[in-house]
Amino acid sequence: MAKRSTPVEGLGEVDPYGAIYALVRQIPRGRVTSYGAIAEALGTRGGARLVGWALNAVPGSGLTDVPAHRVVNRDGLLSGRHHFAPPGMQALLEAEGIRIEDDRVVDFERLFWRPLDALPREGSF
DNA sequence: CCCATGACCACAA
DNA sequence: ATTGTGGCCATGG
Repeated sequence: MAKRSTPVEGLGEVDPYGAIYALVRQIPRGRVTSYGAIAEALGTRGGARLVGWALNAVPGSGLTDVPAHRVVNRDGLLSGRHHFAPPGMQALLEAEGIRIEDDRVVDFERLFWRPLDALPREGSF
């Protein structure tokens, strides 16, 4: 059972981890994003590491809806490839039409998906 | 409680 | 361009 390992008691109703999962879950197929982008979108610019930790806690939590393989570092490198189970992070990305070369996303900037694009924009300006 | 590590990022030299 | 250090938050020893 989920022992609600959400160490955010001080934040009240806000769940950084949940927010991360929510954002990653919104990542369209064939797109990728970076940890820093998510962290920044959540307001935790320096919390990029938390994103990695949150994703690390994805498996085993039933969060299969979280395509962590679409999350790479700011360099488009598959830093978390070592933490993925078979067939592997690269295979998952390639299955979505993303090309990987030398553990790096090809046209990363072009496939880059901005979390801010999914955030509620009430005025856009 | 203090220290070290981690799927990171940004800045300074 | 490359290397080093600091910052950030959480977890484990």
